Amino acid sequence: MKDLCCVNEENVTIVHNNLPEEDDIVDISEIFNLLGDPTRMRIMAALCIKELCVGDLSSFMEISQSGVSHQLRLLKKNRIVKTRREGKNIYYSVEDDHIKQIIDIALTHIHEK
Amino acid sequence: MKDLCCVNEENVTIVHNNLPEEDDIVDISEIFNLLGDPTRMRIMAALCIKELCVGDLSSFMEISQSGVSHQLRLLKKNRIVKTRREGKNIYYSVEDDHIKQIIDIALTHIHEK
DNA sequence: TTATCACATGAGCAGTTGTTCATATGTTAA
DNA sequence: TTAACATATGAACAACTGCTCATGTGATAA
Repeated sequence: MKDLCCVNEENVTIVHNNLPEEDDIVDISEIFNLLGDPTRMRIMAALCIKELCVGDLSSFMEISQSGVSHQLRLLKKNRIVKTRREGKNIYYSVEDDHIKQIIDIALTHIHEK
Repeated sequence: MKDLCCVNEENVTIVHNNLPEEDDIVDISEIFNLLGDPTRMRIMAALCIKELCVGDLSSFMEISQSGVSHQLRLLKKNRIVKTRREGKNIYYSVEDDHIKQIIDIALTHIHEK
């Protein structure tokens, strides 16, 4: 395929020189990918309110305990959530404020206009 | 399947009553899903620096013009980017500051610690 | 008009992903 | 120890997604 399209060399160079590291781009796209599934976002929205254990989460979501556990594993692996053990239970909560901020801004975005 | 797991009724009720609307959860997960692909994030990172047309974008990404166009279509449909026509070219840019903020915070998040 | 450029779109396919089932691990209490 | 509970994990599969190819659409210039 010939892509002879418009190429503004100057702009392309500017962008190329100021783009974040490729690794960083991949890393943040992974974070967004994790937040980009309705099930996981439901989990995160819940954890933004209160720490919960797996059973709590699966009880008000239409997903098996196993399904919730699988998703929490992904979220934890990428430092989106953290855990705290208390006897037989493991309580999940949001890793830090960045995550909450990101979700808040996104909520603002969809509500405006 | 019996999920007799721990269910802290009180916590579940609190969360249930304070959870965002289901529609909102789905909507913001869609936004994150769009940002959650390396190719689209590369596009967004570029547009955060400067408005660009399709040809510009495909020239420094390892993707065909068609591929870029398909992704831009998705991004525009969900108000992540906006367009401006200038002659035969169509310039794409970031829709608003929310998107830039979200990306910035995510970058901060992965860099810390 | 016609030719060319810039971009959009539909089809098709390979690769990925979210879910459930079955089972394993680890903790607590008897 | 054994039983019961809470969570984790591996396998399997249907559904989804991002890519390319081929083609279509719309704007400009001759």
